[in-house]
Amino acid sequence: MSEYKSEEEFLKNYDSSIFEKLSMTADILLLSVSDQEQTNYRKTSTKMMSILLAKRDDYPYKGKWCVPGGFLDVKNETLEECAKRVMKRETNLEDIYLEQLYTFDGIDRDPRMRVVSTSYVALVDKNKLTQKVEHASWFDITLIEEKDNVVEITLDNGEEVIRFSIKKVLREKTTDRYDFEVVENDKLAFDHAKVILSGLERIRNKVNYTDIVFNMMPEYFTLGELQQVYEVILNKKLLDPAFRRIIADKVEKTNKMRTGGGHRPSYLFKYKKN
Amino acid sequence: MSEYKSEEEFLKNYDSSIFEKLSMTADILLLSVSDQEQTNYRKTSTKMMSILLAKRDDYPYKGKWCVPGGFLDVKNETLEECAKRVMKRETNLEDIYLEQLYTFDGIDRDPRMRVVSTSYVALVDKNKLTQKVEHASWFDITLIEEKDNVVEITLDNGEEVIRFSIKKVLREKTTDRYDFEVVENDKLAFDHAKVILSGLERIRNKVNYTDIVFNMMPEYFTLGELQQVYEVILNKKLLDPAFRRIIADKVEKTNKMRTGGGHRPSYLFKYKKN
DNA sequence: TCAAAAGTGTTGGGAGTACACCCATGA
DNA sequence: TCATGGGTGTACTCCCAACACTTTTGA
Repeated sequence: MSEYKSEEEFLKNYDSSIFEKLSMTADILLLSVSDQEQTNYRKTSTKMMSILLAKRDDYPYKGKWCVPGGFLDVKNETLEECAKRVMKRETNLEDIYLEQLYTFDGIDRDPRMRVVSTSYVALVDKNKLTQKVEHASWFDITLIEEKDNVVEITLDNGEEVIRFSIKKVLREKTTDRYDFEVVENDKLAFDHAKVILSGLERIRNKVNYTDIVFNMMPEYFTLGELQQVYEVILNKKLLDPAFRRIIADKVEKTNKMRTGGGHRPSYLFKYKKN
Repeated sequence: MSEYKSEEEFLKNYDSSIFEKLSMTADILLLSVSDQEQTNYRKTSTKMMSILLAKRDDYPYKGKWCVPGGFLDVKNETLEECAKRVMKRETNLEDIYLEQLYTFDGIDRDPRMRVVSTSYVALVDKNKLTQKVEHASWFDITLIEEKDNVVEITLDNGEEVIRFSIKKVLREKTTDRYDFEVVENDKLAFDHAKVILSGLERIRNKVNYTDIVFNMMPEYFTLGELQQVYEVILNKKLLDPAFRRIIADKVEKTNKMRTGGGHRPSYLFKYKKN
C-alpha cells in the first residue's frame, strides 16, 4: 500500500487500471445431509452429503450449474452481508452457519470482466428448508479419492448427473497444501468445481476437532443418525463404542425416544450447549 | 450470480453500483523469528516472533504503521501474483512460504473508497534478508492473552513501540470462532490490528499438525534452536525429550556441529524432505 | 422368531507427559 | 570448576481402536 506516497500521487492514479472493471461476488457452498430411501423396513435410511446448485440461464453459462452467488453491492454491504443476502434469496433462511472459505480469482475467471470471488460455506439442516427453490436443486454428492491424487466427484439430483474430476498437485510440502487442477468438467460454470472440493475438504477437516456437524442436525436426533453424518462427511465407517464415547460430552440425552424402526428404539439426544 | 437472467439484463446493470470505486489490495503479514542478544556467554540467545511493518507517509494515514500491501492490478495479475509482487518489492525475496489468510472488508475500511483486502501470511528465515528495507522495519512481537479473552500485543522495533489490544468475542460456539474487536490501537492503519492477530493465530494453529516452522528456519539448525521457534510460536515451554521424539522423523542429523557456546556442542540438523 | 440397530464393558497399543539422569564445553 | 545446554532412558497416563457382548423392537 505504500505505493502511494502522497495524496496527490494517489489521486493521480485514482482512475488507473486498479479500478478498471473489477467486481466481486460472494459464492455460497450450501451443504446439507440428505436421507436416501430404504426398501427394507428394518434398515435405517442411509445418508449422503448434498449441495445446492443453481442452474444458469444467462450468457455465457446458459445451461450450466453453479454455486449460488451474487455481486457485491459496493456501496452498501460487506462481503458477509452479501453472502447472507444470497442465502436469504436462495433458501429463505437466515441465521445459519456461515464461514468464509477462500478467495478465488484468476484473470480469466469470467470472460466478461475481472471478477474476484470470495466463497463461503454454509451448513443447514435440510428439514428447515420449507420453500421450493426456483432454478436451484439439491444434488447428492459422491466423492471417490483415487490413489493417484485424483478425486472423482459425482453430483446427482435425480434428474441430472454432474461428474467432474480434479487432480490434487502438491504445491507445498511443509503444510501439505495442494493445487487443484480440474481434469474434467462439462456442466459446472466458472471454477466452481474447485470451490466445491475446497469446501468439502474444509468441512471434513473441521469435523474432528470442532462441533461443526451439529449445524447440519435437527434439534433432536439419535446417536445413530449423528454417527451417520460423521461417517458420510469423513467417508468412512466408525466403530459404535468409540464414537459414543467421543461425542458423549457434546450431547445431552432427552427422555424422548424414536420407535417404529423394526429394532430397539433409540433415545433422542440434543446438542449440549454447556 | 443468478441475479442476471440474460445478457441484456446483465449489460443493463453493467455500470451500476457494483463497479463503483471498488478496488482490492493484497496485504502481506511477513513473519519471522529474531534472535535477542544475550549478555551471559553461556546462555543461548532467546528468540522472538517478529513482523515487518511499513511506515506510511501518505494521506490519510501519515505516521501510522501498516502491514505491507499493494493494489491489485486488475488487468494483469491474480491476487497471489500481487502478493508476490509486494513481497519482492518489500524484501527482494521470492519463493518464500505464502498462504492466503482471510479476506477482510468493511465498508469504511478506507475512507477514500471501497477497498476489499485479501491478506496473506508469509514466513521467512530472517537470515535470508540481505537488503535493508526502506520505510519498513522489523518489530518483535510480545503477545499476552489475558483471562477475559483480551489479547495484548506489543510490537517493538527498538525505536518505537506499538501497543494494541483486541477483545475476542465468541461468534459461534460449534467451531469456536471469535470476532475480533479492537479495544485500543493508535499506531496501526486500517484494520491491520485484526489482520496481525488472525495471522499469528493461524500460524500457531498450524504448528502442531504441519511442518510450517521449517519455513522460518535456516538450512542447518540445532534441535535447541528449532525447539525455541516452536516455543515462541506456541508461547509456552516444551519438554526436551518429548520435543525430540516428536520431531525426530522430520529432521535429519548432519555431521556438522555447532561449538563455542560454553556448553556441550550440538549437532546441526536439517529438514528431512523424505 | 430374527434381523437390525441400540447400547455397554474390556483389553491393548501408541502418543504424549513428567522426571531423572549423564555428557561436553569454555571462561 | 561449574553453569548451561545437549542429549537419552523410563515409567505413567490417557485416549482410542478393536472386539465381544447384551438389549429391544416389529413384521
